[in-house]
Amino acid sequence: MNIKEASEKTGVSSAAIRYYEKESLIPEIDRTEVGNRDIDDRIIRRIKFVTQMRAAGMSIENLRRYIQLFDAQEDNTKEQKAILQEQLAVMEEKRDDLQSAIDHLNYKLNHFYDHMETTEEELRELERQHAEKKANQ
Amino acid sequence: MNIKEASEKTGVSSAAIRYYEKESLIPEIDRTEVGNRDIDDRIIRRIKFVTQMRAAGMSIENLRRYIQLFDAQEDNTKEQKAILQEQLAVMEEKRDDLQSAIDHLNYKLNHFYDHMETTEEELRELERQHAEKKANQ
DNA sequence: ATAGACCTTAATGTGTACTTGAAGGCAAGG
DNA sequence: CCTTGCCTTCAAGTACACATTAAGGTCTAT
Repeated sequence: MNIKEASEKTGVSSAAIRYYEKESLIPEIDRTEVGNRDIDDRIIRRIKFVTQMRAAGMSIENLRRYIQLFDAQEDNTKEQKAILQEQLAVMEEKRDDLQSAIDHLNYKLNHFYDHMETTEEELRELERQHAEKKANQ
Repeated sequence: MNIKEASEKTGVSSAAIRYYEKESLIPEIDRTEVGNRDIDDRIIRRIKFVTQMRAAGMSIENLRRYIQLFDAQEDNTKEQKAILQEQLAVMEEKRDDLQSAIDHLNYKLNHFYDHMETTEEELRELERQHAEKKANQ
């Protein structure tokens, strides 16, 4: 498939696919006789992996570090796992921060004070809800 | 309190606090006789609100839109709620994306294939887990 | 009164992650 | 033959969210 189809299939622009290839986030793509990229499903999956990690906030730089370990010959299983675990921790913290911001907004929507600062009252209530949630785990 | 204390209290750099003020993400800050910013707890709370929303991925531009409605005289309750709700939806989607990436990484860590592409098998498994989770809600 | 630590504004620089533009090649259709 | 529409590379531009630097003012202590 050509780069345009791949772009449509992944939702990633053609330029971004070229960029990912240049930055080694995806493997080198095979070419047709005239030099056009010929993209297969393996590449599509790699693009989707990049997209998902990017959406989760993993930087291009970290992704490259991780992917280079995969593409290396040696057995880097430990390092790979370490990077994944590190990234996992980052993502879980992000998710929790996000959840607390969601709780905050929900609280605002439900109470809707006429001034927007988080009041002490409000902070205590959020704290209370947080403690309650933890107790339920 | 001066800007440095405020910076330490919020974890936001002095430069960023000035920037937030300039961009109207926080109210105009009172000045001392010599023109230095004199920051009170109301401003601190506003800075923290900005920080939380920024961490949750709300752009400066959207934050400004929202905050300007608050600072306006008219009763913009509906619009304010609409913006919050819109932002809430964005954040919930983000959280879900993040969760699915977390699931994906956890799956990888538990199975650890020797090639990193998401296999069809793996995708089916993730789909299955997703369905199961939904059923449990 | 001189140092050192704080402050001010305004302009410019930085890093990230792309996007856009320029200049051109190849193949099909009218 | 020319246009359309895809592709290529390489370089330069863009948007965001600050960070840094320059050039100066003020306050406090020794």
